[in-house]
Amino acid sequence: MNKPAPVESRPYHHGDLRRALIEAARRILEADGPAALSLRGVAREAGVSPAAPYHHFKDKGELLDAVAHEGFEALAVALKDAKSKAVDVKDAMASLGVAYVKFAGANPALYRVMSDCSRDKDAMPDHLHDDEDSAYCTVRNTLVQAGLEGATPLDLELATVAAWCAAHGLAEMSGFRQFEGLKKELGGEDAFLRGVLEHLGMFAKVMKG
Amino acid sequence: MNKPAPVESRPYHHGDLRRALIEAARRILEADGPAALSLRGVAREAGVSPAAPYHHFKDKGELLDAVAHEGFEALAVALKDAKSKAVDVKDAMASLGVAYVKFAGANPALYRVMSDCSRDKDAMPDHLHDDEDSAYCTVRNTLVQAGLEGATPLDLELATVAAWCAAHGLAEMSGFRQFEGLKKELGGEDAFLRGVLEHLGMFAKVMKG
DNA sequence: GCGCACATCTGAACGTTGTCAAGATGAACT
DNA sequence: AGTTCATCTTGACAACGTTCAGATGTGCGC
Repeated sequence: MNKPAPVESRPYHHGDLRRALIEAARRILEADGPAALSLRGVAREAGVSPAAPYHHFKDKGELLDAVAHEGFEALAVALKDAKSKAVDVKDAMASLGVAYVKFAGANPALYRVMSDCSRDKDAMPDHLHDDEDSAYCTVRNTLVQAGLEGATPLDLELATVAAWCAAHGLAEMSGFRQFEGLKKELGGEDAFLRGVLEHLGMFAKVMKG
Repeated sequence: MNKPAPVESRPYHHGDLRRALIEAARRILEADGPAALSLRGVAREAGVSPAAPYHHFKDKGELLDAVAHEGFEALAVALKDAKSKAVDVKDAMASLGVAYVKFAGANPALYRVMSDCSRDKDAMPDHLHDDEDSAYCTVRNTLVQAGLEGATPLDLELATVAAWCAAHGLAEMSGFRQFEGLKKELGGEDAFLRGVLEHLGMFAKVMKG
């Protein structure tokens, strides 16, 4: 047997089953959707017995957690990328929002696993919220740079949460067929997304007193 | 046998199994959460055999659709109620948002079934979107009354969608433990919700050019 | 009132799933 | 070499969604 040489203290029998399982899960996810993802199916796809995964994940849920974790990392990358491509600082915020929604649209099954895991734990992943260069901080920093220096820290935090919630809501609803007319009228999905995000202000302006 | 007399052309053997099944499902849902809801369990709770539901619903999914439908009706009632209780027209919009999120918080399992069904069909229920006094129209009308008469119809539509997305996003995320600090700092959940909704404007203001 | 047709419910079955316990297998360390 | 231990397999179990053949009762035409 010529295994690829145990570079780290990880591989044993299979090489790196944990990794293989996560990748098999992502493959099944994008191919057949979240409803078709079974632990047995993942094991089958990875070429091991149905009980093998239990030596790497305590649960089916823990496998999904791992998949979701990778999804959130990819999301953070997509957001950073979008911000770096923004034409100016006023555009950065909208770009972030659009990038968020488009990530969800491009990886619908993955995004669904991500949000399901979050809701099951009543929390977004901590690294996403706490780390210095987390997605959460990226949004907050962008808000500051775009002209919210005057705001109190509390304002800033609330605005960040507001932005995140709006992006998540739009991500889950932007595919609704009832919005097809609006998209056509505006000339595409991007215009629709930007339009909705911009009109959050109009909506918010009529509130409070 | 003294059945409650066939008021309509509905009841046969059981009386009204369809209704009984939906109620059994809602009972299980609120007691044990969405993950514990099985078709067999619902049948058991209703006192019938595991195959009985298939004469009233083609699928487990169709049962959930029916449950979700009732949920959306309850939501619409809650929104109307909140609007009628608003102190002034400027307060109505915020009240609607808070009512939406609090409905989700008060019926978490039901709300989850509702949004899962929506996502599976890539659509919100049509009656919620189209009917004259639907929740969607309630939001739009409120926007008009609160001072958006000048806006174009397109603006109005986009603002309505924006409001809905924001409410949905906040509904799904407001329970996250990462926000507990903010809630405490603001003195309660209501203040947190209102705060986030109001800061949607601050977030939106820094967008576009 | 009788019998027919049909909606409704039951019982048993099939394939699939998540999970577990007991044993086989092979790598690393002594 | 032999021991130890993580890893993987085999086989089993209960629960699930779903289907089908058959029992059961309801309403309708006669």
